Amino acid sequence: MSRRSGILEFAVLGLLRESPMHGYELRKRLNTSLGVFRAFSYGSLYPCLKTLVANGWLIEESGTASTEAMTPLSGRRAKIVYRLTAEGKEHFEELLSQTGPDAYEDEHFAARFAFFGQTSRDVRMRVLEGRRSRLEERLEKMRASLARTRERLDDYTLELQRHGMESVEREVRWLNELIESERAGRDQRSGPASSAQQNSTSGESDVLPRRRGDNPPPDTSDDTAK
Amino acid sequence: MSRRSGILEFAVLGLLRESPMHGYELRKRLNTSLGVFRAFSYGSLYPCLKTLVANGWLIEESGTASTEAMTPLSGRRAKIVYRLTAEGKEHFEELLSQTGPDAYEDEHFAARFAFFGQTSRDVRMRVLEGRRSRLEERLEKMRASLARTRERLDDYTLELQRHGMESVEREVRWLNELIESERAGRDQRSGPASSAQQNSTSGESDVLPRRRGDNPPPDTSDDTAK
DNA sequence: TTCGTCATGTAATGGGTTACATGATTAC
DNA sequence: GTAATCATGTAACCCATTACATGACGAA
Repeated sequence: MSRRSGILEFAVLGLLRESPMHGYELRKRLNTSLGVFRAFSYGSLYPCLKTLVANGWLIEESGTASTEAMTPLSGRRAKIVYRLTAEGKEHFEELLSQTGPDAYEDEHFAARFAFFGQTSRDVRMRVLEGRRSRLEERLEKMRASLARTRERLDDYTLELQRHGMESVEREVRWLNELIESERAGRDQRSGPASSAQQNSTSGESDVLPRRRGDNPPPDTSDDTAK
Repeated sequence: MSRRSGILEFAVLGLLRESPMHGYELRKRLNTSLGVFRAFSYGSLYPCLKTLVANGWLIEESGTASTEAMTPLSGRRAKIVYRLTAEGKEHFEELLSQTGPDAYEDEHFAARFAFFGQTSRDVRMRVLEGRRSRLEERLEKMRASLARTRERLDDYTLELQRHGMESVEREVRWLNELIESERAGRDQRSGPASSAQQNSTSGESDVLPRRRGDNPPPDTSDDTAK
């Protein structure tokens, strides 16, 4: 039981929607496509796959030819290919279009964003705007807290604080551009928001809640390319 | 056992170094001073305090007047004031000046940075430079991975990737300014690096690994001010 | 034949959160 | 007298990682 994470589950469904895969490959894709902000290990992936299967969202397909008797208790480790079921697809799309409060939090948002191509512009707009107002809330709290404590903090703490707020502000600007872009075009990229992109640095900022603990991608690099 | 986190332990020692505090107040300070990138709940704080006491780094002092008999098994919940011991101080300074590989990771770095005022410039320089090269490593990996996968990724995933890299680049620029600043002056702030600070946005970027899960500061706001 | 990497899994552990339980003190 | 907030703690859970165990397959 349990082994579900929300993010991981979501990303697995999203990746399998594109094409069936081994757990092994899945993990690599997870750590490149989404690896900007999040990494996963087998210790969480495999158990997660099991529960997804149990829920009927995935089915396991043997990767070995059917002629192989595959005596389950002797050696013969299976190569399992996971494929999204119709229910899984449905579930994923439901998750993707959900715009509850969670959808605007750091990692949830980033994961959703990575699969934006699979939703409608309406949903995209709602998520982007939700994220933006979430960040604005955050900013207000930070500002208030800073105002209250400013004189008691030393220079470095203050600098950290300032820098943190600035990062949030940049993300807000980034969101503004994306929103404008959505408003104007079909896909993002190309439309307006091209305004201040190249000249100095005013254009974009950070999404990425970055990875959890610390580690660099535990990845051994390489992704699918043989 | 276990209930030690590294970050939490470190921050607790650092805050108590300034002045003795209740656990309650400690948590608030934790979530304002360091709250930009990290929040903690009582469920982790109190057990952590216990182990710090067990290690001899803190001592508990009764906050109630000594006349109170304080029968330990009847009601009479203690108000415990934690004070850093000499060993605790020593330990904290040792941790602070440690420049092992961990020191350059997101949250470790941010926590260290928040207490930079308590170290020598030498240590600060080493940590800042270590952090920078850590990020440059990261960038290189991201670039390589992006080059390998670019054409297989859709626009949104790509944008996420791009945006992520940009955030890291910005932090590198920020570090550069801090390093220059250290090189030139006593404290940071004031020295050079004033170059591109106000005019557009070129100056700074993001440190903050931001908070773990998602939640806004679970804080009920307010920090010490009554 | 040995090394790397493909491939799947489990057990122990880590480091946190939430919800709960309890009660004192202050402000209205 | 009652609500908020101060104050301390524990138990149950969550979601991940690490280390381990196992083994196939290809290339040097």
